[in-house]
Amino acid sequence: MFKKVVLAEDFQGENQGIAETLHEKLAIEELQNEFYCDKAFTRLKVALKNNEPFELMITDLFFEKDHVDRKLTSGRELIKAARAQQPGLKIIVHSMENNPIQINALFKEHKINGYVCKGRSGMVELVNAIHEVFHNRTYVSPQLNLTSANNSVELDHFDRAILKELANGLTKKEVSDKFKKENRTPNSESTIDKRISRLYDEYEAKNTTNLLFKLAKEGKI
Amino acid sequence: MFKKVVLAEDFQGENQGIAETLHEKLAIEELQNEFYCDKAFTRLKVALKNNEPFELMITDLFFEKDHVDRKLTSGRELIKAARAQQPGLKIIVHSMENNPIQINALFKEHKINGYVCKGRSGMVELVNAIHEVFHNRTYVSPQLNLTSANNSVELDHFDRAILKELANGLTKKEVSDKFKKENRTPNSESTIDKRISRLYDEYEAKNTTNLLFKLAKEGKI
DNA sequence: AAGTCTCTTACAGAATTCCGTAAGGGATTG
DNA sequence: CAATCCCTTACGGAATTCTGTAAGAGACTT
Repeated sequence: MFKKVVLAEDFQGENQGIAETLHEKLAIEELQNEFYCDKAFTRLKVALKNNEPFELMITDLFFEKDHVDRKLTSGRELIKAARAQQPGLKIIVHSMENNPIQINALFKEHKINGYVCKGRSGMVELVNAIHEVFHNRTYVSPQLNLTSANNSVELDHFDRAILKELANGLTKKEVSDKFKKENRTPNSESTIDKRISRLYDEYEAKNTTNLLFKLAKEGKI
Repeated sequence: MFKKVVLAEDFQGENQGIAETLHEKLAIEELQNEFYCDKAFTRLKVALKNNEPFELMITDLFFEKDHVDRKLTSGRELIKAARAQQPGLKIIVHSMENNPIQINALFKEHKINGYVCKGRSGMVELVNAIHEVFHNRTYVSPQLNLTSANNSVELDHFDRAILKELANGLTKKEVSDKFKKENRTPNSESTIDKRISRLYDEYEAKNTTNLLFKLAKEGKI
């Protein structure tokens, strides 16, 4: 079983519960639990420098902002930084996120090894996930259906820029004017119109209101 | 200190962390931790019938749906039922909710005794809250500013019904037609129009898209 | 009873959205 | 090189949104 594990989880209750589980159910020898991404990353770095690297990182995705300055502000950033530094590190994400698109991206882009949903059986699943990952397999919470979300199209930079302004209540003409004034291109009202129409198709939205609402609910914007 | 405490929290990690804290920091003699509202309510009922009522309930607000049938589906419903049955019960809510309006409503409508945000200092705060509530005072997480949110207007049933349909992409005319077909009143396009315009003022929105986006982001719909 | 307030409804006009057609330019391909 | 595809842009028309004005009905006050 893993000997050195680092945990990044900002909820004190959750953090404590995980720590207890790891001690009692898995007899992890060295568990470092942190409440900030930066601190967890520092632990990884120092351990690597001392030639005693961590074997597994368990991390949340969302970290609440508080008075402390942060460089890494999300689990995603922490994962990216950790991967770059220590490619062999095993990573399990433990979060409330249940959007298959987001989770799929973590597996694809950052090669995470496991994903566990917070929930009624979160600790049972976490223990299973750790066992699986230890044996070089991946683990995904059974309630998630990752394969079904692949057909969805991602938003590019231009899409996001338009959507942001629409969300703020600008009309298409106003968006066009703003882009022109800021020398952003493309910027014609017509092109903006076309882009939005394409998004209607892609997200099966009936109008702008419906589109923005759907995307907001899916956490895409 | 409290002797009999019931805990309703569906996240296994949180649940475990809280239980550990209550044992170690407060030496609670009898802690009943439950993962479903209905189970927690049954505990309260049985204890009351046996003339050994619980003194304190700690509950979350959101409970994930799963295969188990539920009567009480949220912390709010649990609190309401518990209050009706046992008016003297002390209640502390421990949740991610950080919308002052929602939290204020809990204090006003259900006379909860404390509110603790899940977060980095959740367990420290929870211990403080329990002390305060034990001495018949109320406790609110310091990061919340409950007074500043009073000027915001709540959405009534009619507002919500309209907004729901708009979010689904219906036009105002279609909403009007739907309400007429379902014999819901008021239902004229004009009245629906007026309502939405009023919401523009109240939420400082510029158009329907902006309004729905804002409300979605605030978690109101 | 008269005045005031709010809610519902109708109507109308200017602005905006939505969707189609069309033209030109750049990249790719056979 | 021609054909094709995709992106950008322009334009027009029907539908919808947004914002006024106005009238009637019910509740409340004085």
